[in-house]
Amino acid sequence: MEEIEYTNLCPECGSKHLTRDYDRAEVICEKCGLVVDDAIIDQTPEWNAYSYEEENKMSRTGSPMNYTLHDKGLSTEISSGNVDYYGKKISYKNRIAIHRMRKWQYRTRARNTAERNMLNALKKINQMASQMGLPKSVKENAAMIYRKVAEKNITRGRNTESIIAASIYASCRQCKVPRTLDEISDYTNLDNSKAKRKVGKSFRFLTRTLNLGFVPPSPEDYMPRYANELNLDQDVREKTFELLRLSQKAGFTVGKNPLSVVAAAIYLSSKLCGKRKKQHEIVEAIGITEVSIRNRYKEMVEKLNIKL
DNA sequence: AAGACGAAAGTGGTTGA
DNA sequence: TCAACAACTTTCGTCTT
Repeated sequence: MEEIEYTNLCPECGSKHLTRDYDRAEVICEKCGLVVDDAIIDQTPEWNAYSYEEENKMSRTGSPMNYTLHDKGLSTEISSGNVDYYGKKISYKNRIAIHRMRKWQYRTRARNTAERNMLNALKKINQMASQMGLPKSVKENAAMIYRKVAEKNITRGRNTESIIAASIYASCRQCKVPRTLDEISDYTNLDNSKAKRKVGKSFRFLTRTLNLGFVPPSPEDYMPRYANELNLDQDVREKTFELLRLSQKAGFTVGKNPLSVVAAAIYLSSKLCGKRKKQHEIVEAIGITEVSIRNRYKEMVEKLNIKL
């Protein structure tokens, strides 16, 4: 976690000890714990270069390159006949040389298209991750994941957008930066009703082919983020954490939405600490329904034998 | 009157034949 | 590929504080 002094003051307590938490993409007040800003925009230049050549391509001189055209209409074909421009026969020796040239022309061009696609994709990753306010490490990790997928040549026939989103989601999971599949799907251009399913499918596909071996996200991973969002006091946070640990140990949380479990734990612990949060407050922050909180809550009270 | 509760019906995803 | 299934959501009337 990188800590840089933030220039503004905390609107809650006026303290100027604000820190940027790039891991969670939040600005937090050290004194009162208020989350001043929960979507830090990365302010580094808008392009990232992932290799020396790319850095050169991206230098700020001239107009930007247009990567949408295959070869910008500038290529020359080496034709495959064995007569020259005037119709004269080409000697055997020259024919071999020309054949070799043709081969290399084909090879270099194929490499260039692949690289161009890669560049486009990396640009998009950068863009999406910045919009979501994700830290640089997550961005770079996502780019690396995407690169691995592309190298295996398995993006063909699949929607690039969903693979990009899946790479970002996988990166978030690896870096323990809690973002839900829903949130990430919202930032794609995919049709809203199907976005989550498509991204999820790509994600599963991606983990399978790269052998990323993910364990399902645990409620604890999500806890700190929502604790910040809901402005929970330290004692409530600790209680929540304890409840989550006990619940996991008791084993009744498997197969349940980790978000519901977090929500219930927060609701219960705030109640136990006498600093009650309303169900609808928690619902707003976490994005599930009151009914789900109640169900998990009821179960938690029952299974953990909690006296109210 | 706000907040919590719970029943009932509907939705989307998983599983196993 | 299809039905059964569990978890979750939506909706809405009722109870509690």
